[in-house]
Amino acid sequence: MPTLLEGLNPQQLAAVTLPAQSALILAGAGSGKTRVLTTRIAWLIANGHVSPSGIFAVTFTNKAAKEMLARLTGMLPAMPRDMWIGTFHGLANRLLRTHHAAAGLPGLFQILDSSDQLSAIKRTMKALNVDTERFDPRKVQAFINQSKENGLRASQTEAWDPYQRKLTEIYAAYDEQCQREGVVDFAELLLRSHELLSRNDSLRQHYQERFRYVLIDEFQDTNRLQYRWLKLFAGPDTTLMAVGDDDQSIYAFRGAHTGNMQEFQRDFSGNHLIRLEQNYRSQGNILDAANALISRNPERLGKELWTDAGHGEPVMVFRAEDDRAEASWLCQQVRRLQDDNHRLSDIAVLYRANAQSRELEHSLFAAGIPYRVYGGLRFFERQEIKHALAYLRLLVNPDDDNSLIRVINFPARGIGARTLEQLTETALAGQVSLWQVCRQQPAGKSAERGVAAFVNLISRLREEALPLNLPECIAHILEHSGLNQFYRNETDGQDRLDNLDELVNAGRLFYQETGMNATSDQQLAEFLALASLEAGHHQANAGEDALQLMTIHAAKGLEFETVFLTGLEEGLFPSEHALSEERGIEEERRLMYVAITRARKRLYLSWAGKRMLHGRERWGIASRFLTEIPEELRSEIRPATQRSMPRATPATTPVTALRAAPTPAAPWRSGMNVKHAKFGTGVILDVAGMGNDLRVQVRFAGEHGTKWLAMAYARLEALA
DNA sequence: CTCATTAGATTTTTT
DNA sequence: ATCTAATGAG
Repeated sequence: MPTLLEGLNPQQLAAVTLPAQSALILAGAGSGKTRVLTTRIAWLIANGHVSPSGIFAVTFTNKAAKEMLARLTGMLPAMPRDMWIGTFHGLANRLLRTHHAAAGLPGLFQILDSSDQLSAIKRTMKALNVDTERFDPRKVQAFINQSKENGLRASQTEAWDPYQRKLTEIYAAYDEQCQREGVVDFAELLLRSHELLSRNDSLRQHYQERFRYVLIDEFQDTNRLQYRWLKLFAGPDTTLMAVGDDDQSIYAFRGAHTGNMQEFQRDFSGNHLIRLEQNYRSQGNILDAANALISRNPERLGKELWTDAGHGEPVMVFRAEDDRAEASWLCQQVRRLQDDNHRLSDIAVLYRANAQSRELEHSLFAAGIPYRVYGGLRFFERQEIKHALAYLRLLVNPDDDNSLIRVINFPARGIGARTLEQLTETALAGQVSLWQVCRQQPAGKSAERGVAAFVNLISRLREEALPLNLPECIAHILEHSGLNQFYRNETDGQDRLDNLDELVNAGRLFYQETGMNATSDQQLAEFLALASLEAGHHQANAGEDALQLMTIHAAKGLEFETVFLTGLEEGLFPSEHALSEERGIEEERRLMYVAITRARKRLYLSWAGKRMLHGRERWGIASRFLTEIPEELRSEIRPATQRSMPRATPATTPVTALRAAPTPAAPWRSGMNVKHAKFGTGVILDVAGMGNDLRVQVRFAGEHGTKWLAMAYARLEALA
């Protein structure tokens, strides 16, 4: 297969053609990781090492799974259906649907997304009469998910104090409630299938013998449960390949466990570690900056990227007065690039937190630069879509209380909180679903008439809509539930109507792909599972050439010719939160590493001395990450607009000299740069008291953080 | 029951 | 600044 392996470098080749031995592949940013993974699968099949049905490949996102599938289509003669390629959750779902009885689930179980889960937890807490002041439902949600991700059921969690005991009690009740209603949350998909396989020896053996080659993408992002789950598929004759980059692990905050990489070596691969260090993306200076920065992190598996592309331009650094100046500078630079015939879609603007996009958007809008913001609400998370899906879910399973509550009074039918409370009490007392209670309501008082009308509506929809095909079924429900009418009456309802239309379209697509029959419960259930597992693309409206705005997290896996990284200030990036967390700085540094390695040719870093945050003005100092990039790789940009400076200076004039003007006996004020004998340089955040009692709050660079200093004692020196 | 006002909180995010 | 969730008046 010469064409298949053509152009691979020696390390890539070694990974692709590794004999039947498990291995860990340390794949740096831009080192051709996805190519290696897909080529390996194609090579294994083409050379008869395995039949397609013996392949089990796991990714994190649907996007990655799709890309893998798409690339494989080009490499294989035919796309075999019996390869298992998908996300952790997608594959777990497949497993549970196939063996639902053995897993103790109804055949048409529904999947709760995070917000569904939260409302389910709130209901559980209400039923248990838990004080939501003392127990934040979101904390409870985090507790339950963390427990599940550690493989622990409620009965297995340790509860030392009354608080923990209460949490455990809620956890147990929540799981019972889910079981009763026939729904599972994301973590449950994994935990339940893990239990299924670990308890059922013959089933486990069957899969272990079937899947000869197991491949895992983005391994550094796996959590403990996911790794344990993977190990169940590894029999004595299974070959595993885990591909990942510990330096790009930026999801520890949601449970990613980098230690899995070390454990993988211990469990499977022994000495089989292959490093992919040749970078095909960035130019030398950018790569050197990334290498220097990440080398400050302890406990790395170790890896240094290199390239044979030239050094390229230095990393540009710009210091702005405030966030507005930063934004307008950005607009200028983008315009300049545009004038040089660069496409806007090749330029990305990255930031640490979503809130930062607002100011940037203002300026971009004013400057008439088209842009697209990634992130935010996804298609299947929109309220109108969730309402529509809730109606559909009730068709499949009327006992789904979550869905019933969502739509019983939407559009308004005169069923208020009081009525719902009564229904819930009755349901709780009889241990039945709300639907069962509703059905037995007499049509007496007005609220009861409302309930009866709702029962009629759902019953009628079931009879009328299910015989139709999927898209027609959805359309029918939108029309007859009153959802369409509701949004037609809304002043800005057009967008929502369009989205609902888009849902019918999604149904049509699914219908065409999965066999065109009248809508069966089965087909509808599968469609709904897809909707939960695949929240939908962020924003698909391509077309116009636009600047790309997104968080660094969202940029992972992407690359751009030019990257602007904004808001490089202590407290923002690295974030305030990270400073107080163990290993926090390391994760932020990896985030910086990811940001830098997104750039192919040009990298601009900017920061602002003053910034509006949460409606307050905050003073900041340059992020430590700036100085962690070696000086010889950096080039400071001087502001062009200030006090009519002679424009003769080229844009890349090195470091603006600090005018060391001797400040008069300082009237200390916020924003002032200062120097302390022990703590080094910093910036004044706040001033309080007067005379002998004068105190100032200073945020220092480096490890010292923010401190209040009594000016009667502290020797503080003002810098210009 | 519905609408309006107000207090409170705000890294990062996939499934 | 802006969003959400939880209260209180009509």
